[in-house]
Amino acid sequence: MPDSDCALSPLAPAFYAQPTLDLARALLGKTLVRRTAEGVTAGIIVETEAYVAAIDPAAHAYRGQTPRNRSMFGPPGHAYVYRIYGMHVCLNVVTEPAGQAAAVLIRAVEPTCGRELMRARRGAGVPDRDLCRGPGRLCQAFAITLALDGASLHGPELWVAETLGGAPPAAAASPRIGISHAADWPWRFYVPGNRYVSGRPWK
DNA sequence: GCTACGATGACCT
DNA sequence: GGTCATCGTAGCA
Repeated sequence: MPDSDCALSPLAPAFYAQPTLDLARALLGKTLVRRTAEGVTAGIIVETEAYVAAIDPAAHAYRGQTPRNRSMFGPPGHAYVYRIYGMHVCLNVVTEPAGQAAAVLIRAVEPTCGRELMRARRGAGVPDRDLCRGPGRLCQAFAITLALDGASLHGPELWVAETLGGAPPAAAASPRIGISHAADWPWRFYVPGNRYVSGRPWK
């Protein structure tokens, strides 16, 4: 698919006004698009996780605002990007009105455009399946850095679009991955059976 | 200051 | 299946 077909229009701001759990489901099947000077990369979102600080001990902002989680308190439709384990970064979509800290972590996408650009960033031998399977890998493939923390998700560098010819996919829920608090809450959403989902797709 | 520990991934067996 | 790299945050003294 040529890059021109990947530059889909950003979703309307109203899309991000949904409650966080609804938005985490609604993001499945949408296309994440990233444009840099190198070119365009895009992929279909197949796995998300919801974090709502007001009630969620696993959320970064559960204990209040800090310099790191500041953008989680901002208006919806923006990015919250943070560093984890000292070496990876993760991308979240900020949800809920400003002042309420909540976000949806994008855990995996199915690459649709710019695979060779992704491979240049991720490593020459990396198979398509592993380009964006996992939050850290996805950010590396899309060149998402801390510089994008707080950036608008309405372009021109990063946005979410309707998927061309895409019927809404099936959605399944499961506990979230890699957390120790509220570990049994079914706030992870994924497309069942999709090869590009991280972790154990059936769990 | 000091320390413990991650919303992970790569690589090994 | 397991180990470990690697360092910014946050919490506490």
